[in-house]
Amino acid sequence: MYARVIVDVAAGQINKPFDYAIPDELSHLIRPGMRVIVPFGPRKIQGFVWKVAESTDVPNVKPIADVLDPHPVLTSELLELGEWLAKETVCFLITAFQSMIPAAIRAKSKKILQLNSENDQLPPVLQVLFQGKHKVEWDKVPKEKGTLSLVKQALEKNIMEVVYEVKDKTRKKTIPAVKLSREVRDQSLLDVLDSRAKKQYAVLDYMRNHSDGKSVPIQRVMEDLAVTRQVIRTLIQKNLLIEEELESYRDPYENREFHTFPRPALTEGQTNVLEPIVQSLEKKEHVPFLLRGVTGSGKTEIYLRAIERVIKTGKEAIVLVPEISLTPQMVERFKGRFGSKVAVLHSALSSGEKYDEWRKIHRKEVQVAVGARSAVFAPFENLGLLIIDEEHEGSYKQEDHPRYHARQVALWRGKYHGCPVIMGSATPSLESYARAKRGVYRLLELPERVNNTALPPVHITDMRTELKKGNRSVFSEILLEKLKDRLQKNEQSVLFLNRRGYSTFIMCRDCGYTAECPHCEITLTYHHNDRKIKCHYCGYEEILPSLCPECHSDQIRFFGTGTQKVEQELTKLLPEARVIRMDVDTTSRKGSHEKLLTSFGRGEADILLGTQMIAKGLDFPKITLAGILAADTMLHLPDFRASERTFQLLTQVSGRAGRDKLAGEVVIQTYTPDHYSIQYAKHHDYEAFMLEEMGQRKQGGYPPYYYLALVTIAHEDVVQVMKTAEKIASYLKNSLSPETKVLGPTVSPIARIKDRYRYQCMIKYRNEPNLTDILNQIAARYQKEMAADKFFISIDMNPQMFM
DNA sequence: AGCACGCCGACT
DNA sequence: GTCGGCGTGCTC
Repeated sequence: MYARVIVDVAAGQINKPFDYAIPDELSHLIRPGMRVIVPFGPRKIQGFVWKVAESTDVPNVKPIADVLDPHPVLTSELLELGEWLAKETVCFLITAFQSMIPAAIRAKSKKILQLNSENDQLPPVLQVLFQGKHKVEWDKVPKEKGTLSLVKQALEKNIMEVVYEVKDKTRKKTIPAVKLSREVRDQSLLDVLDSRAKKQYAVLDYMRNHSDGKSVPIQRVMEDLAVTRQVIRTLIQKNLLIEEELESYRDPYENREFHTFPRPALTEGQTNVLEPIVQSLEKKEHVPFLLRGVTGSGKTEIYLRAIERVIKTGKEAIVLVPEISLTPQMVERFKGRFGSKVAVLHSALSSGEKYDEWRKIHRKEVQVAVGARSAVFAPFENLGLLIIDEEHEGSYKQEDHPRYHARQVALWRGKYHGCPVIMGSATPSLESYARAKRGVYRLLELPERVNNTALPPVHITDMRTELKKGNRSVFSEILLEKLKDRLQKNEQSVLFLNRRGYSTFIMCRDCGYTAECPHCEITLTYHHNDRKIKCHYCGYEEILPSLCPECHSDQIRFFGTGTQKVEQELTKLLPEARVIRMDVDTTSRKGSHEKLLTSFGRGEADILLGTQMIAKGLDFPKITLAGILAADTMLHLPDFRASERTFQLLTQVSGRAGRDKLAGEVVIQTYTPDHYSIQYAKHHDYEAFMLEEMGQRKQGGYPPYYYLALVTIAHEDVVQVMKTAEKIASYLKNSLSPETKVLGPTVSPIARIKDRYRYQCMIKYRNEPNLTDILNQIAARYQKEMAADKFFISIDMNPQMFM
């Protein structure tokens, strides 16, 4: 028997299965989807069994060295999905597979120097290196000529050798447990125990009544019965109890209690929306639903009800949520309803915790997976429903390989399992909305808020007139007034500062010098906590200069409104206000995000000031004012989705105010008050916005009228990049249909990153069935050049960002 | 991606 | 002579 293995090397020439002989003793164990260790050239590496075959054409097959899994980590569905994903997103098979399993079990091999004889045979330099140890990691060996040649000599003399250890970082946590032995199960306890052994009797009796023949953690027995370990040990020695190691999970939520909320009665609107979903569940039909419900219309309750149905039929459900709205509040709603049937996967968990949550899914111990983007790969085999909340969110697109969109994967899996997919949002992406209008998706709408509260009125203030009035603060008069008003009434406010595309940079007031990264064409960003200026693309950093490097003036200042700066101004203007600031700096520590929110929820602050992370999911009854400090910061980004994103964001933030009994209000500060994205957001008019935006897209030839693919070419030498980019562009033009537009090559919005000049070609197409094949060809063709010449070609299907 | 192998200039 | 620089080709 032979195994076709996809080996853990991400390179063009390796992007194919390699055949290995399956040793007889493993032949009945090995199945597709398992991780194995295989010899590859001089080293040993990890791989995934792709297929098992009777024969092979390869003349000298080597045997598989080891098997890492008792059960496949990739189901046959996921193997198939990986193949599709690799083709569709133009990436290597192994890259697709690795992204489907938790990081903790992803391949990691180590090169190690191992001593064959006594330490004293080594030259002194190496003796120091080994320090009496038997093994030394290759990474720890100084990479200088002298040491390296000594190592080489020692290797030739066979004093030591190179070994490769493939690390399975998996550390499963186990706890001691006991179960009843066979003989006690069907005998009277009095027959096996001395009548004086009261405690032992209690233990056995407890086990009989509670354990159902399964093992129980020793700790729990001790606590429940108030007995000592000695009692249990005696029973084990008497062979009445059997000792076992029970696998335990690092449960990130173990010390939390989840309130079981009463199931709220559905509104009429909700009932109507749920109906077709339930129907398609029952018919086991793959129907993509687009659920558009205004903020506060109770979309989550729809999800919960649909999941209830799915669980009842013994099937499983995946719920995708954008990373930033995977808040404790959200988790609580799912845990509260489904308890231990839920696994939660998000980035705040340690890799061990993530692995444990994943394992609950793998072992079929849960039926619901709630998580961010990568949770779409949850290894369920009997899926009954997939849900994508906040469907329009850009974070569903992964920005590095494989560049997949979770929505695309969810739809694939829905089709595979013949089950519905619900895409929910208050502001569906234009692409999805257009599909719903065309009948590709089924449109469901919840136009009203659950408690029938009106959507909050929105005031727009023109910051230009504020400036003319002499107001140079970040707050307009009207916003400041309303903030004061809320303080008086003891109500809460949220202030949103959009920092995307708008960061703090330093500039000299005398000569206009701004600090730029020496390796990338991008301004350096000022970081307050360590007083450094940093490049967000390559990590370059330098200490904040006190004098301008150009003109030596001391008038060098930082610009751009950061949350810290707003906070400072806020305490100056409203000294009595209690402010909680939420941004990367204050929420980087584990759990701090949650702490700040609960504190705000308890009313320990009046104003919550924050970035993206406060735009969603906040649901506090006392918030009656939402302020957006600079609505147009991302309107001017070189991105055709800029208007759409602005509209979505304004709508989301507005939705934070007045969700309960108290009426809410919104203030939007902007320099472009007449822009249609701002005007339609003011009137909560999604349809009108989309209509206008559709017109813009049609004119510009953008989605949903055209699909996009972006090819970026980078190289240290400008001339080389231009030449190659030109070549690729003309190749594309020749091989694609005449209706397809190939734009460029043009200079990338960020012209240089890490000393490489960047050019890009944009492909706009409608129907191009061979496009992925052609792009895969290009990727393969330039692979060698990429490796050799430091060339860099990246291909992004349906890009979300154009940098 | 690694790594060996092989060819060529520089230096003990 | 041999050490070490880098270009080339292979990995079941």
